[in-house]
Amino acid sequence: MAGVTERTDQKDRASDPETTVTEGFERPLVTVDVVILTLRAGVLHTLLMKRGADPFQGTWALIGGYIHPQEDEDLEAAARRILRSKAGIDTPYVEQLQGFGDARRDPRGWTVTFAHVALIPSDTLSPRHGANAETVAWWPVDARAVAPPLAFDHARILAAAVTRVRNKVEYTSLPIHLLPPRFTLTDLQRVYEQILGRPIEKSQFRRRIAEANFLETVPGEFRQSSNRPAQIYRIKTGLSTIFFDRTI
Amino acid sequence: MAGVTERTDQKDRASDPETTVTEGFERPLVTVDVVILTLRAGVLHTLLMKRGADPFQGTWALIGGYIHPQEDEDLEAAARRILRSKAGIDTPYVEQLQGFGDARRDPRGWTVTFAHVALIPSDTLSPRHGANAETVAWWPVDARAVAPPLAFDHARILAAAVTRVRNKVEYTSLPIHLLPPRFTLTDLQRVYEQILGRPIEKSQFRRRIAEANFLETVPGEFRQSSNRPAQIYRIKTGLSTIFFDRTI
DNA sequence: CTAAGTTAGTTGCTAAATGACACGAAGTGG
DNA sequence: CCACTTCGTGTCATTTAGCAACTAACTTAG
Repeated sequence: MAGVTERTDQKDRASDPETTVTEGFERPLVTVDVVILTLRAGVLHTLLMKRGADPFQGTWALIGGYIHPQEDEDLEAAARRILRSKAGIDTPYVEQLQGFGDARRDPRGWTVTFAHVALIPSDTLSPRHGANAETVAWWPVDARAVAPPLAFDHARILAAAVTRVRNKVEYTSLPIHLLPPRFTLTDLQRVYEQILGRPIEKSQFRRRIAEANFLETVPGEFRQSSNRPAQIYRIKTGLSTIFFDRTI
Repeated sequence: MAGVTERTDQKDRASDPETTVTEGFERPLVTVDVVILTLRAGVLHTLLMKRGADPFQGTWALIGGYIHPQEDEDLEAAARRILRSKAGIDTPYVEQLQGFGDARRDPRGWTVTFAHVALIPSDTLSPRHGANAETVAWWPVDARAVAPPLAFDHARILAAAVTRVRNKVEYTSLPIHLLPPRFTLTDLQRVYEQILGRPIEKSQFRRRIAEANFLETVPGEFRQSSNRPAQIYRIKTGLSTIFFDRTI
């Protein structure tokens, strides 16, 4: 069934990775795309950009760009730079999703992209009604689908990003990246519920969060409203996303 | 803090993804690497190849190659072709791990690679002692480390692959890909234990597997030995990797 | 032919974890 | 000061994990 080939022949040698410059094969076009997700009024939204040039001119697409070998340290740095220059978003949570590459996603030929997911705090981005209101906009991501048809295979990438986030929310503290630095436990629970699309028992939720031990109270600070004030929490310094032992 | 930029300026436009051909930026070199994992005598092993040319001539490296735009449908197809041509391994379990790319991993400059993980059944590959015994070999992956120093950032990729597999084994049926098509429940339990590095309670393990409902008995077939024969199982047709509700 | 040894597979029990729910606490507004 | 709302915790039935014992089915030694 499986076995090791006898020898790498001449053709194989020529196409050895990182051995010689490719011979007879064009280098695929490499891009970096970022799926930006946030919660707006309790619904997951993504930031899309209307393409200004062919292919897919006038079609909505993910925020993306090329690697700048002179500027970019690595792939994540490239994603962060693109995020900053194209969407004006600075240093949020960015993680690589996966690569997508084939012959058909771009009419110009074989291309590859490194898809990333960026999470930004709820409602910190106000929708723009200025010069670029018509080229950059938030779109709701309801039941694993967005309203507009997307360029390239971006619908597939977006779906993969949302699936990744939904799965990861089940067993990590990922939602903290969708909240401002200080929040209440009820705020956090709402985010979990909104992304997972199902209610979570309050006492169980609080038990899990307490066990995970990644939050601390801000002593003496409470969210005031027309009822019992809620304790304000923040993430313990030095901690990032926490993995729970079990599902939330 | 976060906001949408006013407009994409001239420079941004020039570097718009998939809009125009890159101007002033070289295309990074694109490769596909595969971390091949199997169990040999109860220990996780990976298949490495000694590099025949610079850079890193004579150093052990992952199996990898270039994308062939004419032949390869997509990234996974490229990984499968490389697997076949370089290691003689056909259609096993292949999944993309993630992309790695920066300016320092290859002395020739900015390169990117799409790292994949391939799992192949235990002990179906006999170690070769033929012509290429010295250029292709199995290496044990013990405590998140392999014996030889690896070329490029392959040590990091290998570590990421092993971490991914270890994590995924906790809550999926991934180990079935490390077994032949027919196996006993004890075989399967052994694989889980060997990869996770801890014992699992027999009765609990069998309960979980039964609940997950992805195996079926092969009626009348038993593994014969010098004691009570064990029922042979196979994966139900049409099912691939199953996700459990809880950890194993 | 039988007893000992080994692995397969199931069952039972106890302690801990989980899920559903209720109740007291702490504020506001009429 | 009473009704109302949300915060936060406590209670308890049910489920699950961890452990161990037990039966089943076979081989081999004597």
